[in-house]
Amino acid sequence: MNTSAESSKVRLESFKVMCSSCNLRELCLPVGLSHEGLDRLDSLVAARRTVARGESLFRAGEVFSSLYAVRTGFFKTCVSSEDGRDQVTGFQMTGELLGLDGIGTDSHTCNAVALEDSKVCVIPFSQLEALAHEFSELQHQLHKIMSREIVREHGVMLLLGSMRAEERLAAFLLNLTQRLQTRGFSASSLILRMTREEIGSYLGLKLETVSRTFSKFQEDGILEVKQRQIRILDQDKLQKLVNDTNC
Amino acid sequence: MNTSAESSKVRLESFKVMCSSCNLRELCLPVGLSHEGLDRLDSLVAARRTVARGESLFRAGEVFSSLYAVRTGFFKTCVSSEDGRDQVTGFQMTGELLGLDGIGTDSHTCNAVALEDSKVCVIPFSQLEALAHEFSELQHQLHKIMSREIVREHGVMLLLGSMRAEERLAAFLLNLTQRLQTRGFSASSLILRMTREEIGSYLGLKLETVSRTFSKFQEDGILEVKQRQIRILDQDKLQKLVNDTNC
DNA sequence: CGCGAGCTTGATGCCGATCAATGCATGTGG
DNA sequence: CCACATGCATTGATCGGCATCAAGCTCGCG
Repeated sequence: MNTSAESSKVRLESFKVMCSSCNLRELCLPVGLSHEGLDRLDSLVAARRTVARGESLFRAGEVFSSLYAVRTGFFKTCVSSEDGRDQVTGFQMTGELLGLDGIGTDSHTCNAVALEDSKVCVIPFSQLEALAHEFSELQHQLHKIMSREIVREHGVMLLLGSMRAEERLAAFLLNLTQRLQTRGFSASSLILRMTREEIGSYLGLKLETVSRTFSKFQEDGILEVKQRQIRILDQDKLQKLVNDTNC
Repeated sequence: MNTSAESSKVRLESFKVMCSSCNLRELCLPVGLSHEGLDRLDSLVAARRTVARGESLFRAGEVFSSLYAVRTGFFKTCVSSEDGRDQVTGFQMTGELLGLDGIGTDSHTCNAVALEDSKVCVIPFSQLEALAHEFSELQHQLHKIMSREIVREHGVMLLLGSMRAEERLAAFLLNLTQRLQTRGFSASSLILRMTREEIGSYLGLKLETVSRTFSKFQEDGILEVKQRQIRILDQDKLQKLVNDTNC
């Protein structure tokens, strides 16, 4: 167990990886950027940071100064209400940006927690804006990323507002595998990095309901579930659960 | 009832209002912009558009080319799943931007419908990006607006994921009045522009539940409800409903 | 005036929450 | 190496909040 004192130590390093040679550059901020732009982005993203499993990358209330691109590992973001309830608002994997929530008020509004040992690229935001000023492709890519985040959240609102438990879990699994597939992983087999409770929080369900729904999917021959190891046996049925009017 | 043929007629006009003299400029895109920048923005926002109650400003699937700033009136945005369920994702009032969802894929992903006769300023996005390129305050303001939209949606996710009906409606009313107050309206009295069903869709509830909850608030002396006329009698109780751990 | 869209209110039922016990994997210290 | 603690997952029993179904009601409008 990490004490909170320990977890507040920030480890900065330069496990030197250039954007220009990063295998995530087609997913991440550099999309569409010229060679020169890439070099400039490289010099801007000087620092990398290691975040151990369970530690926070940033917390609600902290001053916002940088965006973070996930280099390796897996994160969750969550917001909490005054009375202590909290809601997982997203899971982020390699190539995805963290910290967009902080731009509006210059302070973070959610917590970003590593679900496994992770590394992120630190992108000082004011410098990024300055660079985007010079390279319109970078500016446009940033806008696209923010817009897609808004659209993703619309999808989550639809899910939370009108889907039933099975549909929610099916949509969640399909989303996860689709993103994993983009990154070159199997479309049918995955290891969950998060607990049932975290899945439940994201989907607006209790952990017991998540567990029961996994079991049901297993009985129905849709999934094979061994703790956090998931194998999708019937992708079509899963897809139909999301699409069909119901039942 | 408007036929869809009729509603597809786009009425462009120039009910000439300059950003520089617009009473919404402290809420809208021009925040922080220099005098020169304002003039440039003015020349960019050449067109205004009138949208009658019930008509769409844009629909999911349409090509994205512009953002829209609400000049007068009131809108809802909604997404729909393949099977026809739809989810209201937001209500927009004067000074707020519509269309941010379209940036990511160059096509709109939701429908924007006027809930009363409305006028919007049309902001061609590629030109806006070009101008933002010159005026960093404009760029920054756009980033802030998008970031705040992301944060707003986090709040909705918290609401949909973990609040009960009364809390949801209380949070909704407080949010509405707070935004109305920013625009110089009363903090305690408002007219709803949307139906119970639209409120329900936004809050993940059925219209009957919304109606019952309004009635309960009235019994409890928190509200006076006359159809769509709402008067808040006890702001504190409403606030406590949102904050308290529950019950 | 009478129609219809939107709203209210009641009766009933179901999905998922809650409470509770057990199982299972991992890790730790005797 | 085993005994035990701990965190997470599964499963069962029961409960409750909201959905659903079903009447009426209200008010604006042709």
